[in-house]
Amino acid sequence: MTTDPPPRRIGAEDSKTRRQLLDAAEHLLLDEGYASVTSRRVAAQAGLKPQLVHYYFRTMDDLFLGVFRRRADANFARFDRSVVADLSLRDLWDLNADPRGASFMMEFVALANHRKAIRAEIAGYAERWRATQLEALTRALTAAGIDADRLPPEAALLLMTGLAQVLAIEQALGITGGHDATVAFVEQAIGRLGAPSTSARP
Amino acid sequence: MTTDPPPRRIGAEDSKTRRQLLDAAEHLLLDEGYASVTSRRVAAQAGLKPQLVHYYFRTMDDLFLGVFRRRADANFARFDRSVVADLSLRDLWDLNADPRGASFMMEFVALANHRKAIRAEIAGYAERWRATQLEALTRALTAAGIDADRLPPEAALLLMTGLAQVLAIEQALGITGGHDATVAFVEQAIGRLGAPSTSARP
DNA sequence: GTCTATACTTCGATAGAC
DNA sequence: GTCTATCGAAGTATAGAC
Repeated sequence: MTTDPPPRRIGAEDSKTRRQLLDAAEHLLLDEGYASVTSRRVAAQAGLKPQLVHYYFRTMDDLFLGVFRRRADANFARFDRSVVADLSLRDLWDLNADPRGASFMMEFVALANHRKAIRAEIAGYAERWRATQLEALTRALTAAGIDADRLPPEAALLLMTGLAQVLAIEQALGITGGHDATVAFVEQAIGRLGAPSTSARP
Repeated sequence: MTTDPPPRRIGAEDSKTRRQLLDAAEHLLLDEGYASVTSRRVAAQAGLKPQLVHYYFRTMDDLFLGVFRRRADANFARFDRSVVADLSLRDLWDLNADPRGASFMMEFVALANHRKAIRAEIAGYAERWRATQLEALTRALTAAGIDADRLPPEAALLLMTGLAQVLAIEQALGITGGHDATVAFVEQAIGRLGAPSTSARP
């Protein structure tokens, strides 16, 4: 039960080449979709030989996981720096509204559809991310005087996440009808909630 | 400039075998992602020989387009039957809340990321679908006494679409935290708007 | 309408030299 | 740490017999 991976040489975690491969893979993923992330194409993008991919990553799954974890860690780091510090509702929205982030996540969700190891990783991350955001959002809504009965934080978070995602997807497809009006609507709503000085009108 | 497709025999549009192949491809797509939709796997799923795929569909792109168009047509047909008839806000939500539909669309958007012909088809469909829904939703909101300044129909539609999508995605990942509360919130909001008898309180 | 046979391409992964 | 060389598997697509 402990003989699954026939041992093989593997590259160092902090190698510069390894980082280049991760960069190339991430670029390809966002630009042409996960199906284009092959060892040969990643190497070509990085200006390296295909075999180096397998030297630094035992399998392609490992490469995908490497790309995902790097970005997930960066995301949490960014969150820790901004939102937790001052509880800004707008920071929370900006964090979600980044179209690159939404595209990135979408690509991995599609990948997770048929790769067990990746699905587990993504599900775990998604739950931690959800919980982290929910905590911050709950505090922000409470501070703004929004009753949880009127707008449950869970609903607000899912609405925000979904909206950011659909905007990113449509933008990638070249569809932008109604986007400006919607973003303006959200910004306005945030502005209203962020400054609840005007007699707390819900 | 008119010699691109070297002519080859192609199967009839109304063939039963063709329909079986479409069914198999759609099933695979939803179940394991677009990367699993290969001529061999589709044929195996349908209990047929791989070469039949190429007899009915000149390329794999043609197969994908066949799957997409069949579903898109069915979607419009369903819309014509229900929503336009009685303008029900709930029907509109139900139409979007079907997780199968959202997963289907997501898979194709990911596909569109690196297949030009498919991207064009999807973008065209998405725009028609958006316009159709927007028209119905605008009427429904007006009828419910919701001012467009307070909640722009475009924003409402994008919020609804995004929410349905994120719910479907998370469900596929096995994440369901906050889903029930959010759906209840939406259903309640629809109920409130659907019956604006209570002195039109926005 | 369906089959066999086959050409060609790309991919993942590994062994072993330098 | 990077290279050459290579295997085997899987994919798309076509030709031609039945």
